[in-house]
Amino acid sequence: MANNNNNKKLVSEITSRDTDFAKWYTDIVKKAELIEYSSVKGCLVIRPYGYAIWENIQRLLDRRFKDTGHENVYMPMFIPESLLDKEKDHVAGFAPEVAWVTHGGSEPLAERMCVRPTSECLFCEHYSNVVKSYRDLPKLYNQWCSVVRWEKTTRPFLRSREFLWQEGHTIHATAEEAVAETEQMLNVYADFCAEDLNMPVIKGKKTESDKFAGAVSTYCIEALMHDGQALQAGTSHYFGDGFAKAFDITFTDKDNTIKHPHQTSWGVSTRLIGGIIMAHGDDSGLVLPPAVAPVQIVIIPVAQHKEGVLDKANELLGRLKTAGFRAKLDDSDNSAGWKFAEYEMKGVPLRLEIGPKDIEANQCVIVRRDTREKAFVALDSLEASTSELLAQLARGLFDKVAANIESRTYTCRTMDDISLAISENGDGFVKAMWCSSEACETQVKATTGVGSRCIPFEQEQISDKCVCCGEPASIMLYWGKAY
RNA sequence: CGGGACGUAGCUCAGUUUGGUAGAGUGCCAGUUUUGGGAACUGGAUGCCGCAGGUUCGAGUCCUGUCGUCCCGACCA
Repeated sequence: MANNNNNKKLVSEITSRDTDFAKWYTDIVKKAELIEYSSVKGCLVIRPYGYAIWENIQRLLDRRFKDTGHENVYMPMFIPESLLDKEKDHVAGFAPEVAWVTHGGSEPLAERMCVRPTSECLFCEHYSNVVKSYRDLPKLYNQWCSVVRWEKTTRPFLRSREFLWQEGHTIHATAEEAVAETEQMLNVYADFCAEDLNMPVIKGKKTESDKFAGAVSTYCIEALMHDGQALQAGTSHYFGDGFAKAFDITFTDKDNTIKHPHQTSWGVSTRLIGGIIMAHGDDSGLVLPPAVAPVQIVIIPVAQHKEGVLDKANELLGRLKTAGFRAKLDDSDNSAGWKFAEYEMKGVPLRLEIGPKDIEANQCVIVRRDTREKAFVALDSLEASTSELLAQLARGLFDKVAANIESRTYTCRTMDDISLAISENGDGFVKAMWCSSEACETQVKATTGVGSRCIPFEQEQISDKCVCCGEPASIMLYWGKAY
């Protein structure tokens, strides 16, 4: 049932993944028509095929947000300087990378405004107006928008100056409730990555030095790319009542005392698309998880000029669409081979070939993008087979990423262990004990090149000494190079 | 923000050393033959040589500036 033969590179325009991973990445985003550069550094045109992936991400995440009780809102894109200045840690963290608006038309503004780098200030201002009583709590809001951060070095999807994201902002009567929200949303992200992006992630907490500006604690999900570098795929922050105090948000509780509420925020961005590319892609191009692929199955008619082939192809297209698949028929006059390569480049999970011989046999050929396995599928069971193959492919992608994490996670007890593991096996996650001092965090990065990624929720007692200073340590940290 | 490379047709690039009519491959368009892994032939169209100054009789080529892209570091979703 399955044959195949080649893993050879069929698309000569793409740099080989193992030759130059960075170049491979930028080739993919261009050749698969995800983006085009614009004339402003770090601001990209997201093309229809790239945007369709984002729309699928939005749709699936938005469903999960609604299912956990959240509502969508929209905040202004400008923040007056005085508003940004209210929470001192927050402004200190973001001030170096905000873009400022100083004029309206030709008139200088009385107060300059920044283009939002994130919207905590705006949500806080709003909450201070609408939260009065415990009866007004909680508020579980989310916003889909773009934000601007004036990054120095930019890369498509991974780090751009304007990027699309969602930011959830919630406000609660108690700390316990806010902490539970922070953890819940981290789990929503991790589940989404695993189930819909087929990309397992590590859940954990950022170190003090690495947490969000203004947060009490920052949780994160860390994904591992094919080349062994980590990607922060999402964050969820617990703010305590720090913002509430800075922005004077208060409510009267059941006991008739005035209190400060507790807040959270959480976000994922179009960076996830970069994660999909680097976690699943190969030398022939993108490999898209079925849940977010704009086209899940492409029909390639073979010998389409022959009587009955296009009619049959259209019939199959109709059946697949009716069954709820995102299907496409390419009846252009490009050669079949050209189409094979084109849709592999674009990462379409399944390719259905239908030609005169197949019609004769009342079957078609379905080829998986990830393994290139060919299956001869009886037309009578097309829908069921397609469904099963998509599920198998999704599992296959997940298992492959999980195996990559497994083989690239190194347990280390000394600094030499770390350097050795990386030089022998390549980049990856390093698991090592840490004494909680920022000095050691800095030292490890300076000597070995791996920075702290997160304190994973799943702890292991590798040893009782800090990998760096040798002092007693009870925390195991994940370290790695990051995008 | 430091170090390096680069910007010429839709794409990949040659031409820059030594200034002198703008090039190739591929793609695109038309037609014919093809069609189970990026087809063949014939004909055709396509350029503010990134942008702005300067030097020169003359600039893709030399000089200055600027914008953008990539790589390596430092900082960040």
